Amino acid sequence: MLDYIIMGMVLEEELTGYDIVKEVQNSIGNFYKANYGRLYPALSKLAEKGFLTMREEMQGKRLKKYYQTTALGRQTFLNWLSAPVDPNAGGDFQLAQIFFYGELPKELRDQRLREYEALLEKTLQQLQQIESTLPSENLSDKDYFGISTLYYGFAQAHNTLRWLAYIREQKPLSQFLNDHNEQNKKEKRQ
Amino acid sequence: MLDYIIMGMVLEEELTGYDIVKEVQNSIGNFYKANYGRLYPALSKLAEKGFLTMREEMQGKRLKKYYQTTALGRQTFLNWLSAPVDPNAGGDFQLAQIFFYGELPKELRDQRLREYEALLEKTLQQLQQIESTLPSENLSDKDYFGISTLYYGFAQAHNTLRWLAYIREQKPLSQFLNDHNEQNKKEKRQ
DNA sequence: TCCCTCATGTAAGTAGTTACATGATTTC
DNA sequence: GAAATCATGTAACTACTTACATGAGGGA
Repeated sequence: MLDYIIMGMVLEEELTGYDIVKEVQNSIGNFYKANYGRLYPALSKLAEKGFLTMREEMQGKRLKKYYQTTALGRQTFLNWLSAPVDPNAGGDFQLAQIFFYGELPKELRDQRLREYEALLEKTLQQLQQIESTLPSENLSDKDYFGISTLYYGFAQAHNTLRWLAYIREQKPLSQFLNDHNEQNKKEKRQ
Repeated sequence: MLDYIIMGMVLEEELTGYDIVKEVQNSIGNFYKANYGRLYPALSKLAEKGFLTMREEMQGKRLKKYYQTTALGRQTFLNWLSAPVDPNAGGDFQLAQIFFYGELPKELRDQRLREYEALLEKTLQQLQQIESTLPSENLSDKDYFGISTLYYGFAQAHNTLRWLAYIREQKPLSQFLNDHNEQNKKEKRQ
């Protein structure tokens, strides 16, 4: 996945390996960690294979290597980005793709987002099924914490679904965190 | 981490490798995937090192190997479980520990949960700082989806915090998903 | 009879971390 | 002058996935 993240990061902008690690940290750092030990070898290989260009620049006595995606790299990246949602891949995988979804045509993007929503709905159903077989009252400490992580999964999946529907409609992000309450107010009025 | 998850799963109950994979799938499958390729070698090594006992049983013509944690394994597991929250570890790591938190004395468990809460509060602050440097209105498609994942991180961290406070007080799990609305009703009343 | 689940494992490959090694530039 | 950050990389290790290989038991 790192290869695609790199290509995505330097699609338009020339960056050094060091810059890329910072960028990744500040953007998708919540669910993906880049480290130098893997990044630098990956950059060399991508440049060698023709997916990236490399330009060396001396700044004082310090050598900097700027990388940028080639046409071939761009095509490879877009193929990856266009791929249908993988049910077996973890959520981080989808999230990393969505970060770059601005590069996809709206119709395809919407389709993929809806597919991901459908997948999460299915996950919720499976969780519901597991939950229905489990006790949820008068639990021992051991059972309580064991089962608690199931509810965590529930809540996170719900939250992700809310987020997906929200960004699919490209509603204003600045209001996303408040919108929870708004929804409940509406429900109360009914 | 797999080693500890295995030891935690067979603390009291004898299970086969196959059973363990199923158990893991049904309990922490949301954030941790076990596969046979890694599980079976791990089981052999843990038994070899004295952390697990192994009992072979023929069922018809089928050989089953039942594993269970030894006193040594239990101690090793509890040391891992008692360790302070690691700021560098991903959320999955903490979640896998919390699954077993019933095995910890309440005081230590509460302390660790509070530490994790503090860590997430810090994460939220960092996200807020990044967010404050970013535009959030009139975004291009590219910027919109890039920034959207930041808001995702926000929402998930909030959600995790709510969950942590909830389970720390051992409130009834069956009400966790509804409690959102309850909170907002209280806020409205004020 | 055929397919699905149960059941154990190996081999090859991919991904990712941690520690090490080096040195320049900037900021306090 | 010291500490933090910038900047590039290698080596060893750990973790994880995927594909392969084998075969029993149970249900349609």
